[in-house]
Amino acid sequence: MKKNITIYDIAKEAGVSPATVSRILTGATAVSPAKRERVMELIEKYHFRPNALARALTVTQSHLIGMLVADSGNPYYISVFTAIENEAFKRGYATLMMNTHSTPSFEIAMLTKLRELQPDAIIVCGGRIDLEQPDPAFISLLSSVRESTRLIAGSRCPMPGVPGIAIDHRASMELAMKHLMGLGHREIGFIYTGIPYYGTQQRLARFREIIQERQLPFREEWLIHVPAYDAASGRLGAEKLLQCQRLPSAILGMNDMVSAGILRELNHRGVKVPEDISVIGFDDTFVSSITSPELTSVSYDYQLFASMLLDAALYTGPIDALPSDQLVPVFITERNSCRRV
Amino acid sequence: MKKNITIYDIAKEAGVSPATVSRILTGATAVSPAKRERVMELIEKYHFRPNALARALTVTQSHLIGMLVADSGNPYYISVFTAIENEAFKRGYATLMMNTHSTPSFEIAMLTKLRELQPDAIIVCGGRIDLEQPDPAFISLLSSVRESTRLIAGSRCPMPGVPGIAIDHRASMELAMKHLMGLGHREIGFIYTGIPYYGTQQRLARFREIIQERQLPFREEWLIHVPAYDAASGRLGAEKLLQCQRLPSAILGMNDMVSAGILRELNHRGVKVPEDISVIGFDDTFVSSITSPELTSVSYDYQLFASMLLDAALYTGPIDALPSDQLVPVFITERNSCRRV
DNA sequence: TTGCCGTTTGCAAACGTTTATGCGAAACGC
DNA sequence: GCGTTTCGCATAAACGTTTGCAAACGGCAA
Repeated sequence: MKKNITIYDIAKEAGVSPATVSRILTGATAVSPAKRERVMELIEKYHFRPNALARALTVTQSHLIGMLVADSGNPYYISVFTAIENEAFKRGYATLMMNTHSTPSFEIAMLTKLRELQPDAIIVCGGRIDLEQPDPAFISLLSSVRESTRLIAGSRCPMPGVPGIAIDHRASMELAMKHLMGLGHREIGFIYTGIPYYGTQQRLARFREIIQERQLPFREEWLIHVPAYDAASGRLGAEKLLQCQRLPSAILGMNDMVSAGILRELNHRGVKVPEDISVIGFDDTFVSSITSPELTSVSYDYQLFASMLLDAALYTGPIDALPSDQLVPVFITERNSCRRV
Repeated sequence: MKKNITIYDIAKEAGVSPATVSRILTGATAVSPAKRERVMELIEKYHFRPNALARALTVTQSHLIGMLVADSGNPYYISVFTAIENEAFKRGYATLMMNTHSTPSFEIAMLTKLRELQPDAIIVCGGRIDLEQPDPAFISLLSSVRESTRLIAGSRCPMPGVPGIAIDHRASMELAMKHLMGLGHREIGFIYTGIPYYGTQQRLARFREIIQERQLPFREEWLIHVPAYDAASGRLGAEKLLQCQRLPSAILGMNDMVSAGILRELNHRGVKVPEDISVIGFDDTFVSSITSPELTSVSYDYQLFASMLLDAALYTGPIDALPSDQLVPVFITERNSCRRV
């Protein structure tokens, strides 16, 4: 086991120096056709591939991208991760993904571990970096990491030297509201998750603003707080919703999972969607097409998002030349959970 | 940028040799308390962490686990990957995941790339390794990889020297059928995906066997073939189902996504589940709790699965001492998609 | 003081690459 | 035919660790 053949073995058998083999592998300089051929044959014969770790050590580039995601069970992060993994592979990079389960101590442990592996960049998606009041210990670690490794946030990021690329959450709320208003809805509720992440807050803030701006009739009971970004929370939220004195004609869920839960619970209680009430979601993950009815949801172009993140991650110029806050545009995908009133 | 501090920098500033710093880091030998303290302080001060790549090079152990999965958008693989990532982290390993999109050329390219990164083991989940007739080019690459890297299949594996750990697909079908029969069903259909993966075939084979053994009334039209493991295929399958001369009283979907599609389509066509027909799924991913009605599904203990895979991956003894085919036990999680008849 | 033993420590080689440097030979211009 | 340029290639140093070996050190018994 672990009897890896090396560039030396190839060189010896071909009767050339290791340097020549390396040159053939990297294609840096010309080598004579005769030797090239001889070496290539041996490479094929042994299925030889250079040790990427050793290479990384000399060229000080690992061609690894680290990712720290808050919850790899959440369809949103799955979409993001899958898109990044794709795009990175296309560009010749491998992806190291670690899942923090939104746990502060894991965030620190995993970032530490991730850094040891010398990725060329680390993309932090979700978690405390997006908090209104970030954890000082985490921030301190981040800024130390930033000294040696390019750091990118998949959200807005308050740290200098750490470009943030975020979904345009304000626009997403606008779009959802416009869509509903376009269908004639004026009484709209929102089942939201209130962890003080920036994105979340933005959605909530914009929701209230629009209610104001458009002078929509509104009742505080239509603004329902739930603990998590999952289906159970959606069900809980829907349960609370049904206790309202008066029902809104449409309800927004914080994300697809929450909205899926809402649909589930409403259905369970005999409330028909979209006949009795319209429901809309955010993120447009694969969840939106398996709910019943299928969920209208605010969408993002995950490939574009991934591509923006990687552009920033792999950008080699001075860090200040990178825009520090970019937004990913949003659009809406209509399915069957909203109706005209 | 990339001004990484090294063990040398620490050593110089502490007035000791690099070897001493290394010994403190690894805890291999005793070093005098005075020096230890001095060095530790500097390590804290600079947030120093040793370069894992360099370390891997000398100890010929990367503490990396490679994973090749067939489709990272499929909830089953997400569950598997998440479980492995978790368990690996607990054991001090990082995970490199690559997604082949079930594309043969990607399988080869990604396995090649993965191997370059010198993971201590590679776990191959799904894809051509599980085919009845595996692709010779892929097999040849696999057996070359096996020379230097421990290789584990997350399915049954026909290759010698590659232990396979698989869900017990035969038992899963048995369980699903027993459950339905226990509820009084005798007319049972199966919407299955017919790609000739071993697992798939096992489920189908067992299905037919049970029909025989139990002398269940059966019509060929109840065995419906669909192209993929997704919700669209489920809908397609349900559509075909409704064209049957006579409907079965229960229907199995190939996995949760297919079953979710079935539920969707039946609902759409006004067929009530479970009143008119019972539906059951496989894999018990998070999908089964967001469908309506919630889906009864055959479950696996993903943590156990991950743990078995890692035990095999990290096992350092002779390869022949490893059992070559282990099965992951299955159980059933009841929800609301089946009823007594 | 000497010798011995056990602990702590430094030196240097090794892991598998890439790449700067320089050298010999071939090719060129005259 | 002779300098001069070009080309192909080998040598060796470097990347940042770990670790075998041997030397230094300190304590203690003789």
